[in-house]
Order: sequence, then structure tokens, then C-alpha cells
Amino acid sequence: MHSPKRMLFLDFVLSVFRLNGLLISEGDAMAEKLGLTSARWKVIGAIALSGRGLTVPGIARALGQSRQAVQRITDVMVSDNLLFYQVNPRHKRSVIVTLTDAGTEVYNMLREVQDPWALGTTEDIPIEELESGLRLVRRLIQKFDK
Amino acid sequence: MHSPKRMLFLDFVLSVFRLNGLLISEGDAMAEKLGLTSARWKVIGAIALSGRGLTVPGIARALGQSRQAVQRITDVMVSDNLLFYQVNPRHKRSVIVTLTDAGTEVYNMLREVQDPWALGTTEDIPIEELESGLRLVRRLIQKFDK
DNA sequence: CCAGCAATGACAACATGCTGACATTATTAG
DNA sequence: CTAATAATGTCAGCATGTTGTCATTGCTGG
Repeated sequence: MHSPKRMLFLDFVLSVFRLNGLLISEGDAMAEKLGLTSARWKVIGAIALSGRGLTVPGIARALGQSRQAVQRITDVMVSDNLLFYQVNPRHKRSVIVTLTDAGTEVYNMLREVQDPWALGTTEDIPIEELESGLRLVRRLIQKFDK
Repeated sequence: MHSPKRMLFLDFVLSVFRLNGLLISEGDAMAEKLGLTSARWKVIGAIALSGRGLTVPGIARALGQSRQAVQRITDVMVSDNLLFYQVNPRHKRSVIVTLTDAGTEVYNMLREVQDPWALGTTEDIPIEELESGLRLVRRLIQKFDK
């Protein structure tokens, strides 16, 4: 009934909600100096990590979000000259979202803030704990993401 | 530079974002049959766990959210007869949010769905992994929540 | 006591996410 | 090849969260 595992898991779930909110705050604080928000560096990050460029639905799939939500963000970022829409030879309508030079520069500046933050945050946490935590989170993601 | 720990942590952060979205979807799916949303069972849960009743800012503090966000949810839930505002003898304006009988019933029905879900989700995950994952998440929360 | 500070409710503006619906373009099955 | 299906862009509506502001209430240090 009140099995320890059940209580433990619900505690874990609520803690993930809480951590999620705090991480977004942290991200917003870091991105603020660069005129970004956490939603925007998610998009920049997804494109940068892809190497090439991604379509809007491609970014959405990478981030696990709806394509409509991503579209709204990319439209604004194109207005802000961080991204541009490149003609897609493989699809007449679905353009490829690419980083402009300004976007690449912002991404690099972001990393100069983000990297020390990541290292500072984890300096007193053994790498094994991080690995095992990531494994758990991934496992749960896989379980829910069908 | 590209230290393994840094990459690991960023991976962890992005995975937490992803898991957060999936958990909200799971919560919405479970709560839907009861006419709730995940935002609302967070509020119901916070009140139920408190035993007595909580003020709106009290719920917000428990959930780590802004009091305005909670106020909006509780206002709707009072309209839906799940909650009611009880006069607070200790504060002329800040009422105490309490579960109605209907609200209590919904909370109990929710648990009948949620408990099997929690057990099913974790059936193939050792309790030690859950404990260590929770410890990590808590540690990060404490680090960011000042 | 009371003057200043903190907490609260109320309202507004905004950012971010979701879903639904529709038309258009791609892909696939037959 | 063609018809059905899937993917995409676009627009709309809505839920949930944030911050800011202001008036009111409560608390606290002199």
C-alpha cells in the first residue's frame, strides 16, 4: 500500500518538477546577459549540436516538444538575426534552420558562461553519481517516450 | 575544456527537461479521467499532504512556484467545488485553502490511479538507484534554491 | 505606540508550452 | 502512376508559469 518504493518515486517525481523550475531559472539568469532566454538557448543548442542545420520539426523532435512551440521561438530568433531559414533541397516548404554568424557567436559566449557554471555546480559531486543519475533519468524517459 | 563531467552534467540537465515534460504528460493523462490537470493535482496534493489547510502563498512555497500562479489555479478549483476558502483567524485577508468533500474524494481516486502507475513504472528499477537518484536531485535543488 | 518593512491579494503583461484544425507538400502502398 | 497516408507550416485558443505594480494587512524594532 504505502510501499517505500512508491513514496520514494513520487518524491522523486515532485523533486524533478522542482529541479526543472530551478534549472530554467538558472538558464534564464545565464542567458539574460546575452539577450536570450532558456527557451532560446535550447533551440540554439539543438542546432549547434546537430552540426548542420535542422528543420523546425527536427528541432522539436530533438527537444521533445511540439513543432508549433519551436516554430514560434525560431520565428522570433530569425527576426532577431540569430537564425535564418535556408532553402531545403529535399523539401519545398520545410526550410532548414541555421545559425547566423551572430547566432554562432552568441552560442559561443553562452558556453563561456555555461561551462564554468556546470563545473562549479558539480565540483563536489562524484562523477559516478552523475552517471548513475543520468542513467535513471534516461531509463524513465525511455519508459514514457513511446 | 570539454571535460567529461561538464558534458555529463549538461546531458543530465537536458534529460531533466525532457523527463519533466513527459512526467507532466503522464500526470495529465492520469488526472484527465478525474477532470483534473497536473497543475491542479499538484495543488490538491500539497493541501492533502499538509493535513490541515494552507494559505495560497503557503501552497506556492510548498511547490516552489509564484503565489500568483497558485492563486489562479485555486480560484478555478473553488469554482469547481474542489476547494473552498476558509476564514483565517490569524489573517484578515489571507484565507485558508481547504479541500471540500468532493476535493478529498478526487484526491483519493487520484491515488488509486497514481499508486499502480508509480509501482509499475519502477518495477524493474532497484530501490537503491531511486534513492541515489533522489539524493542527487535533492542536492542540486538545495544548491539552486537559496 | 507607531513607523517602516514584509506579506498578501488583485490585476496586468508576457513567455512558453500544449492541442486542434486546416491546407499544402512528401512519401508510400497498391 | 495514383490514391491514401504522413509530415509540415500556419493560425487559433488555451493552460501554466513568470514578473511587475499597487493597495491593504500584519509584524517588528525603536
